[in-house]
Amino acid sequence: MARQKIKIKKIDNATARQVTFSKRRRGIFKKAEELSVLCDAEVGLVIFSTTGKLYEYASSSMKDIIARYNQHSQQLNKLDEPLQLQVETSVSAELHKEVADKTQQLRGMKGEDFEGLNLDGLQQLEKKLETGLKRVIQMKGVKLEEENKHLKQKMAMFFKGKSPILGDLDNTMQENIVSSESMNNACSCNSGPSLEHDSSDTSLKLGLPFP
Amino acid sequence: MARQKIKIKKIDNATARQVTFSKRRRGIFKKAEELSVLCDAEVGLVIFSTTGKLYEYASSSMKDIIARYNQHSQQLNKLDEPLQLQVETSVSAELHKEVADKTQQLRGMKGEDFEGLNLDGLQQLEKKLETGLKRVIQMKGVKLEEENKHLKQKMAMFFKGKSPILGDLDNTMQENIVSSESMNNACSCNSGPSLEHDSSDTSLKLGLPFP
DNA sequence: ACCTATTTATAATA
DNA sequence: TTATTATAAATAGGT
Repeated sequence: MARQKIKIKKIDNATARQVTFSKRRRGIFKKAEELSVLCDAEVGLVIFSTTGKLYEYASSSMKDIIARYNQHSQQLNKLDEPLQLQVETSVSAELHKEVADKTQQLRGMKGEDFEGLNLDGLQQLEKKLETGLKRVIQMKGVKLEEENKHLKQKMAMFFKGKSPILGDLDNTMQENIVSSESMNNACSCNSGPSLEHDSSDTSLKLGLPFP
Repeated sequence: MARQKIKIKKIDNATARQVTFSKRRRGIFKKAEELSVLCDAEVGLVIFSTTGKLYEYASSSMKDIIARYNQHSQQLNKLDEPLQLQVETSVSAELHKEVADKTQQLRGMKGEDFEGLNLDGLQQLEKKLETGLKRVIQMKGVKLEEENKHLKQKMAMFFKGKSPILGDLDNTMQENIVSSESMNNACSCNSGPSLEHDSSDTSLKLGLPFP
């Protein structure tokens, strides 16, 4: 396919054949990988050179691919196969489908793929995301509340045990602690850097001499 | 490799993916055959499409090739146990794990289960949901825009062809049509019944005698 | 290995 | 799906 067009027949010269083998082997492996990635296909490629050396490519694992291949070619003569094997085969098929399905759902929720969704579908998806988001925000509130409670206890113990002079800081503190009520129904859906910096490191924000 | 260079990553559009799959499948099969003929190699190629369909090429017979492969890769199966069962079992296990994993992810995104998530995990989840939500809302805007364009065309044709007397209704209409600009970045995250009722049935809202 | 004139494969499009 | 065609890729023959 280059300087000159060639006939597709066995290359006589052994050296030339080896060179072509190397080049084309790399080429076809690349094609195999591209196909698997571009089209989300499972690809297995096995090549034995004239000298008997094995070269292989598998998008997943050759073991899986051969297994899956056997499943398919087995559909034909399943009448005399043990029932057990049939059952496992169909289970595998279902699992494959299930994985594909859930993968698609996840892509949808991440907004990566709206394939096959009409306006109604989008509405439903939006609703789901809103619900999920609300719950996450709520749960964040709960966690913060817990954390704050613990901190309060720690503080109380610290000041009680150490320095009664600073005892009234206890009240000042309460204003810095995030109110869980205002959190639970908050919506940080749009704009701004969200709550990225006021969460798990609450203890730091208090600016007190904790290690 | 043609009109435009493409990135080697999964093609989002399902139709385009299918087309590319067909073309490239033919391409790689041709390459496989050429390699086997030119270089006198034994070649086996197995491809599963996303839909689970099997495509195969074998320079000799797939059975032979797989047998030879198994010899080479030292994956000699125990004689007392059919290879198929061994492999299938491990595949099933992996699939089960994959399904469980994705199920958990989905539950997380739906806000149904925060097992094992700390505050940081929740923050990340929130971010994901927000991103997904934004994209969904955006896509909704795009779809609405398309729909409106079609409706406008329909209306234009309707009035032009039918009754020039009602020609000025054409303008009134435009006010009822949702502006896509105001949709694209809108956030309907909190409060209110969302946009549940102003979407796919736009044609109904126009109150015009369409079937 | 590297080079490059050609042949092929193929992405976008109709 | 099939056909077309402008481009990107692959590669045959040389160095």
